[in-house]
Amino acid sequence: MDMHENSPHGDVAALFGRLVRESLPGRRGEGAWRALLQAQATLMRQLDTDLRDNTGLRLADFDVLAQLAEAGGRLRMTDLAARTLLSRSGLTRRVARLVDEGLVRRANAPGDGRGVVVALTDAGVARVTETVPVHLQGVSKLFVERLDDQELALLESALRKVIVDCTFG
Amino acid sequence: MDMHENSPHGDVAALFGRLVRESLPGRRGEGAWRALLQAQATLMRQLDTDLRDNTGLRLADFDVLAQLAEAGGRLRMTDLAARTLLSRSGLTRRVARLVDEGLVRRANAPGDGRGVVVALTDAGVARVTETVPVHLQGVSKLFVERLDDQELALLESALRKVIVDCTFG
DNA sequence: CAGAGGTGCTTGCGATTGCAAGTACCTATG
DNA sequence: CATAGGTACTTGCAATCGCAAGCACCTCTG
Repeated sequence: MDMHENSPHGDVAALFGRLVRESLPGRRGEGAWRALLQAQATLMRQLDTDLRDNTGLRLADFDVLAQLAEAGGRLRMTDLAARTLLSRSGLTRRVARLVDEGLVRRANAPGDGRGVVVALTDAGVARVTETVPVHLQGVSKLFVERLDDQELALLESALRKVIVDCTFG
Repeated sequence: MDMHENSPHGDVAALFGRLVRESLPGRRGEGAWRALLQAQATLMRQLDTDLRDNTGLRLADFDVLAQLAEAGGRLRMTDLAARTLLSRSGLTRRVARLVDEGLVRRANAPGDGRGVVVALTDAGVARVTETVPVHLQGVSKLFVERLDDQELALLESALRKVIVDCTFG
């Protein structure tokens, strides 16, 4: 019998479902995987637009400033790239933009003529100081508050297990 | 006392930590949040490069084909954009590329002169059919296999709670 | 059935990205 | 101390993205 679903080939959805069940027995993990994709995509998007609207800083730039602040104010380019999950070339340009805005300063690394140290300027410290609460309130409202302690603990331990050790850039 | 950490201002890291504790009491949820960011970023990156290497298809393109397959082979542009978490303009261009590759076909929507229906071609069905197992094996190896049933269930239910309802594009 | 406003999609544009190649510097070897 | 090879970072390039504006079509109202 042909099920006139889609003229030439049979029921594509059924074929697709069969393939999924072959690779993921019982479709195990499929729901969790989809939830991960959707949660991350929508959360990041919402946080980015909220942060932009409320502080004028995009999330990616804030991340650079926050990583610097957490590290005491200064980091080597390569370290900073690793922490921000950014490629090194991507970081070069991002830092250049932040330098233009006066939030960050570049200096030669002491004892290594190749290296560059990125440091927060006073303006950068001020900016990150006023931005952190806004960002974390977003994280709190959209993420932390919606989960209880047990869920947060399990989420953390489970997600840690699936972090891939891959270098970026 | 001044702690010569960073010439003009005091200890930025301590200030930063204080701000975090103020917005996230007890730093509750911080670990889970970081694990989410890192897991998603590294997983997606690894899956994309693996899929590229093994099938020549980039993950974003595969996602379009897979969504089409799951929906029975054809979808309206707007529906497809929503499912792939892509902006509508982004989808327009992505579909154009897939049309060039012969994996997908465009047609006018019946009964609505504005609408466009995207449909898998036979080549597209073949391509997605051979790619699905490769992709799902990656998902399985990097994600599903590393977690037990309980973890997967809790991950799914927890992540569903933090999905934001925001339109893309 | 005319016109206002909404919807579906595409295009102009500016911004951003990663890769690969290039430059500058460091270090180990003989 | 010369040179080969590695590391740190930057830049040329081509690709991609989202926003905002634009176009075409639909639908509701009077």
